[in-house]
Amino acid sequence: NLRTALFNYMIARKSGGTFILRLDDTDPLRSKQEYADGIMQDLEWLGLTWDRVERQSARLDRYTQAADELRAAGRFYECFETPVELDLKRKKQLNMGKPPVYDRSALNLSAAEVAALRADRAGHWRFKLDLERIEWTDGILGDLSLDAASVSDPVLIKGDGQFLYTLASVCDDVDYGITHVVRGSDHVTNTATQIQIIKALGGKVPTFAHHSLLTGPKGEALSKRLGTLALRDLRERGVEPMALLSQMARLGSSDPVELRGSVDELADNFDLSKFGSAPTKFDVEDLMPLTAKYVGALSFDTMKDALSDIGVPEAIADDFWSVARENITIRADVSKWWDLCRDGAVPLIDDEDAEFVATAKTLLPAGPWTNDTWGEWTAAVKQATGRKGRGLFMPLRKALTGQTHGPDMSKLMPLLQTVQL
RNA sequence: GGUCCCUUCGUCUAUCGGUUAGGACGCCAGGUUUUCAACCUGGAAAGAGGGGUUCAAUUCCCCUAGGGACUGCCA
Repeated sequence: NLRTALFNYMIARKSGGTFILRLDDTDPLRSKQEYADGIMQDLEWLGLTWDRVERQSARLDRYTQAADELRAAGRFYECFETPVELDLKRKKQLNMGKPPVYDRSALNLSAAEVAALRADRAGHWRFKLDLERIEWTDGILGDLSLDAASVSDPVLIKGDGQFLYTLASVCDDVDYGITHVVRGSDHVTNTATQIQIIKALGGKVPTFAHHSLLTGPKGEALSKRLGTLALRDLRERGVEPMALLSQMARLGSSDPVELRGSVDELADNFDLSKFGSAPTKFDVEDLMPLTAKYVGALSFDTMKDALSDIGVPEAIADDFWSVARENITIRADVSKWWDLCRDGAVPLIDDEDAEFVATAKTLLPAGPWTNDTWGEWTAAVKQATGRKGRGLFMPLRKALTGQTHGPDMSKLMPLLQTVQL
C-alpha cells in the first residue's frame, strides 16, 4: 500500500498534479475514523502530504445519479440471488469444469417475477458488460487485453443499497478528472471492467499502470508476513522514513536503490517505465543499511534532544555524536555507546593477549584524556612490547570497549567517563 | 477449473536477432589507513527446460515446468 501511495505521490508531484487522499468509506460498518486517522498518521510519518481529502461517504447522491445513468443506458440490471445461491452456482460451474462467471439469469426474469422477488427481498444491481475483448495499454505492463466473457458482471449496488468500491471509485475518477491510475497488479482484472463502466458514464479513460506485487525474500506472498511488516512495526524497529521511501521508490526498477534525502529528490528520477512486471522480492533487512546511512548523516542539532534525554552531558554531546553516528544502525543505538562511555565495558581479553594488556594497563595515562591520548598510549605500548599494527591496536580496543568494532579510538578515548580495565 | 501477467548473476535489473550478456546492491580477494569503519582496485556470479523459425535466438513462435494475481452483494 505504501508503495502504491508513494508512486502516486511522486507522479503527482513530478507532473505538477494533485495528490488526493480518497477514503473509500462507503461501508459504515467497516469505516471508522480511527482507521482513517491511522492512514493519515502513516502518511504523515512518511512525509507524503496530500492536497485534499475526499470521502466517498459524502458523495452518495452522486453515486445514485451515476446508477440512474447506467440504468437509463440499459447497462444496469437487478438480481435477486442470495449469496448462498451464488456460491452454489459457482461451485456447480466449477464442478462441470466451467469458469465461475455469473450466468445472467436475472436478465431472463419477467416483470411479474421481478415484482414478486422484490416483495420478498432486496435486489442487488449488476453492470452489464459488453462481451467484447477489452484492450488497453498499461504504463508498466504494456498492451493488455481481457475477454469480458471471462468475468462476471460486477455488482455495483448491494442488496442493502450500499454502493460498492467499483462504482464509487470509477465515478470519482471521472468527476475528479483523474489522469493516472497507478495501483498493484492485483487490480488488472478490475481495470478491464472499470474501463467499460467509465465509458458507459461518458468519462475519459485514464492512463492505467499496474505495478508488480512484492513478495517475501523467498517469493512467498507478502500477506503471510504482514503481521511484522506493518508501517507501525517498521517505525518501531527504528526504520527511517527516507530509508523506506528510497527502497520502495526504486525496488523493482532498473534504477539502483540509493538513499535519497527527500521524496522530491526521489520523484525527480522516478520513471514508471523503468519498472519490471515480474513479482519483486522484498527483504525488510535491506532497510537497515539504508537506515544506518541516513542516521549516520543526521546533524548534531537533530540529535541534540535525544542525546540529552539519555544523559549525555551537553559539554561533550557534540563530540560524542560525531563518534557514535557512524557506528549505529538506528537512532536508539546511541544509548549503547553512551552506556559504554559512561560505565565502561567489561574488557575482552584473549588468553594470548593477557600479558600484553597487563603491560599496556600500566602505561595507561592518567586522565583527563584528550584526542592525543590514544596515540601517546599506543606509542608507549608499542615501544614496551614491540607489537605493531593490528596486533597492537585490536587487543587494546577490545580491552577498552569489549568489542572488535567501533569508533575511532583516538576520538572515543576522551569520551570514556569510566574504564573497567 | 478459467482468465491475466511473469521467468537473465544471491537480489533488483539492462539487452528492442549478431554483445567478451552490462550495471547496482551483496559477496570474495588485494590495496590504502598506526586501530574499527570508510575508501580504491580486482574477482567469482545469470539467460527455467524442450521444441521450432532463422545464416544467427537471452531476444520471435509453440509446449512443459515454475512463480504471482484475479475468479466476492471486499477493496
